[in-house]
Amino acid sequence: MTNEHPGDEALPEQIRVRRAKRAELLESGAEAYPVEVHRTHALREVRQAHPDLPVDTATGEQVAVVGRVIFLRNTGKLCFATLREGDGTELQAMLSLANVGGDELARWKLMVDLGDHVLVHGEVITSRRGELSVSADRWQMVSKAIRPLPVAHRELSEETRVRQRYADLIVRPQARDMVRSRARVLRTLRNALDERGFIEVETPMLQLLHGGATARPFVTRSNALDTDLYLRIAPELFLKRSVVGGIERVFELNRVFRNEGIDSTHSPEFAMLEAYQAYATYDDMAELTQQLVLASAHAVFGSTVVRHADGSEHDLAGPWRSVTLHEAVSEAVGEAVSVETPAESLRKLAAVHDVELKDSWSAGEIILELFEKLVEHTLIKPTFVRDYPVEVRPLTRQHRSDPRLAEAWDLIVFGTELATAYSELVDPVVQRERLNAQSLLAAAGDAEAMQLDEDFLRAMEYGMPPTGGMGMGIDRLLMVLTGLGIRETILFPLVRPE
RNA sequence: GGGCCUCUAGCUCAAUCGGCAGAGCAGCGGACUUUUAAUCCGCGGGUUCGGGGUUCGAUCCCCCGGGGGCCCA
Repeated sequence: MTNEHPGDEALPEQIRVRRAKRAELLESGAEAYPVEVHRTHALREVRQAHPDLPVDTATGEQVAVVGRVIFLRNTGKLCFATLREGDGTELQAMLSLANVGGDELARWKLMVDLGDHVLVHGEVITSRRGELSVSADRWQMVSKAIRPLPVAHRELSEETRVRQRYADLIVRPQARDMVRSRARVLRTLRNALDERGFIEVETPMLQLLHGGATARPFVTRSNALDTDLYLRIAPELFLKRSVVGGIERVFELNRVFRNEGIDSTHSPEFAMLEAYQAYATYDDMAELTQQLVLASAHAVFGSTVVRHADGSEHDLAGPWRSVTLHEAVSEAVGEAVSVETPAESLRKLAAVHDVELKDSWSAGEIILELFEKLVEHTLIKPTFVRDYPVEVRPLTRQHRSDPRLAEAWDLIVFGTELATAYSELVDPVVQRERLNAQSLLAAAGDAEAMQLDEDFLRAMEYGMPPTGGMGMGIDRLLMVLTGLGIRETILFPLVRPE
């Protein structure tokens, strides 16, 4: 321990001052950071015990409370401080000359800054203005803050909020709310899946091969195996192995990693729910997904009506609309298109609507582009968009009624994709053909293409029951519920080094 | 990857045409026994993101680099 700070001259004035106060506390024989504090009540408990005392009441009840000082109002012989504890509960402390004595009052005024944690012991009373308070007969420093608190009355700049989330949490109630909302949603999803007989598993995050989605992976290195490893881009292939093994309802709710862009809707690591249910189809997964989303809304708002940060309210209650991809595009272009529509006709439509296409694209790829450019951002209410052309969903089972289509849907809410589901491809021969094609792309330099996973194919060859699979971005779900950006839903998002 | 905006005191932000860099909160000193972002008087606090250039003089104009944001691909 040291009270000498050779570099002090270089520090901002306010930090120098607070360091000096810390040193003075220690030199006076007091503690600045006691190992243990003897509090009798949480602030919340004091508030709950005295919900509505009349003005200027003395209860006779003695308590010792602890909290961070967030406001200070020091007058000559009577000082007020507002304390706050972790759940956001605030309580006033009063220190009067009559009750704590001149020395202790002077020491309080000299030593206590905004941001310090303090203990206040005394009687529960109300002030003449009716504010519930602890009137101190003694006080103690619990943790001396040597860095000044940001201004509590204005929000931090967006950058500081993300870089110093701890400071954001101190000054901004909505930041604290988000942490709790997120936890509530995770708990709700787990409970809802558990109630429906799903088993939560943890599958490898470090993988020898990357697959289960098309995305660029992060690469790392195993010294023991002397080989490169990939951080998973999806848990899909392991969850399917679980289904093969007889875990017929299985889910994983955890992080995946994608080595791609970082912006207001994309984070390189994000939480994803994937759920697989044997003997279910993509229709069953739609039903499940709707229930999970509505349960999450209830967990946060107690209702299917979500309130966004901008004050707008949106009722997510069902039934949710379900359209085929071709129907959705037909509506947008004002002309019926189907899986039969030749690429040349679609190209003309694209030209009319100023949608740029690549020359190499097939009819299916053009339809998808038309959807993404013309329709997706217009779908505000929850909408299942289903039955994609097989060439844009190469890993999905072909449609039972039309082999040119795949049994797949995307759930679109507020103009962005929230979840996706398939009737999974379980034919090991077709699966091998499709993965072979992917691995050829990978070998040809497509960094997003999947590698050939022989072990996965071996599992499939043992026989996988018909299965519905669903994936949902948890950060996206929080964004849908709150209307905030992804960096607000993640407690400590990745930021460039300062 | 391209375009636009932005970076100034601990925090949030000003600064006219290129002319001594300011405010609120926070801090320091003083007054105040009922405050609620307390009030009143006084004081201190700056590598204006970094580097270079133009200029008698640059927070301001130009170039290079960095951080952040928005839009587009």
